[in-house]
Amino acid sequence: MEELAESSRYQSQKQLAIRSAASVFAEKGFHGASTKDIAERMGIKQGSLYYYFKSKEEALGEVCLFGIEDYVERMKSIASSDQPFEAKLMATITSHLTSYRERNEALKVHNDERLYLPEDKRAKLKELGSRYRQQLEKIFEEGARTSALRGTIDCHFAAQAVIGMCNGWGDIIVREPELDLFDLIQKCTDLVLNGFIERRKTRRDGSDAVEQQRPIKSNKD
Amino acid sequence: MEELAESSRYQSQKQLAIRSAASVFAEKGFHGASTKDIAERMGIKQGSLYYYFKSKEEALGEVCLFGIEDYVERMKSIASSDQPFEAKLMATITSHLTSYRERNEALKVHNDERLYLPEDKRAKLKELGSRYRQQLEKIFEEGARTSALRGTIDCHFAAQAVIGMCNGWGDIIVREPELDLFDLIQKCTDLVLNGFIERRKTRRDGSDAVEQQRPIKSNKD
DNA sequence: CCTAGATTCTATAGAATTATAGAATATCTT
DNA sequence: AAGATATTCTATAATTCTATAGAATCTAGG
Repeated sequence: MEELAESSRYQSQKQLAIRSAASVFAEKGFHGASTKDIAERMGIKQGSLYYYFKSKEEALGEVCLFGIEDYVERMKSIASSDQPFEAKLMATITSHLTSYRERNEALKVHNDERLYLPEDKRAKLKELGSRYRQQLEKIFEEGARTSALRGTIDCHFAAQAVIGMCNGWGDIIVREPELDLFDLIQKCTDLVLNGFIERRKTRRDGSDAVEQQRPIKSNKD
Repeated sequence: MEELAESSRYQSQKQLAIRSAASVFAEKGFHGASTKDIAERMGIKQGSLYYYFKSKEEALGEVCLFGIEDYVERMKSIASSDQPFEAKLMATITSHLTSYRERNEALKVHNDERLYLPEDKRAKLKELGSRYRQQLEKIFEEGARTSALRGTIDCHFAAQAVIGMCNGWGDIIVREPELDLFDLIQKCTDLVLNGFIERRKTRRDGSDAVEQQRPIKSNKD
């Protein structure tokens, strides 16, 4: 018998339960997914799922939390690093976009389904999301002071726009697994920094590492 | 008796049914919404809804179509107008963002719920969506030839990025009805054209109509 | 091996939902 | 105002789904 529920079978099964729920919620949506679907994906029977979650709603809550917490964590370390603005921006975009590919369908579930949670369960998520955005805003503020960013920039707008663009690409990334993430990251960063209009000259430091544009392959809609 | 189902009560009730379904689907999602919810919102009883829709799924199909067709229509007229590139881009963003406020929750439903339709019902929507993106790509291509756009631009990327950014703001617009759309449109256009990095000088024509940045008010997350 | 606790299973109550059929009512033309 | 057609209602069959209870099985320690 385990003294504490430290690292028993329970822990690994719980992880599996969360991942299975994430996968099913991502595919069918919260209301479209049944507890039977989730249980089947993890290889147990429907009723047994309630050993790990008090309710289907609680499962959604845990999936959303799992989806966003790691994401916020990474953002914190980017924001507090001492890279220059351009690098922080690219690191943010990289982190955001790779989250969609690598780790978890849970981030997608957080984005699409969290509003089906009751207010009180959503509070924690809201705070984490705000914290993420605020960190990104600070990066922009710092960039406006110390870097070549326009001084007049609206940092709230900037952060929200970057997040929105990344989430938009996130949907596409999930649907098109062959998409070249590295190329996409370059282009997104370039767009946010320089826009699509031709610059007169290259900038102060000769580094135009973030300059090229070549077509992304794309077959699907 | 009506010879043709031209403009009887049926037509207006059908419109109401579609709008009610759009509203409920937008709020609760396709699977979270019941036919009872929809019927109640339009002021009839659950069973009566089937006079207008063969099934709940058909209702979703019609909502999605309603949501996107007008949107594509507007894009076509923008693309074929003879404005310069900058104006076309701004018109596109204006059309996209105002769609979220004005006309219909149906566009949101199209974005979020269309994948719950079976393949065959989704085909038409897919085609309309592709057409929209292609029109936008053409605008960028033309801009790259005739305007100050970079010649190396990846137009597919550009179109997808603009659409993604607008959809991201769309979610926020729906949640925050007090948000200043005009200001937002200016800033989005400006971002896509110029990016956030300071330009050396203003561009060829002295018009810097698309230049200012002031904070958007925002209270909610 | 035997027992306690942990994990999973079976079975089911109870609620909700979609879609249909046929009755009832409203509306329009003449 | 009558009759025909259009629209809405009531009632319900059939299904599905969540959550719970208690039995069964597995795992470890002694």
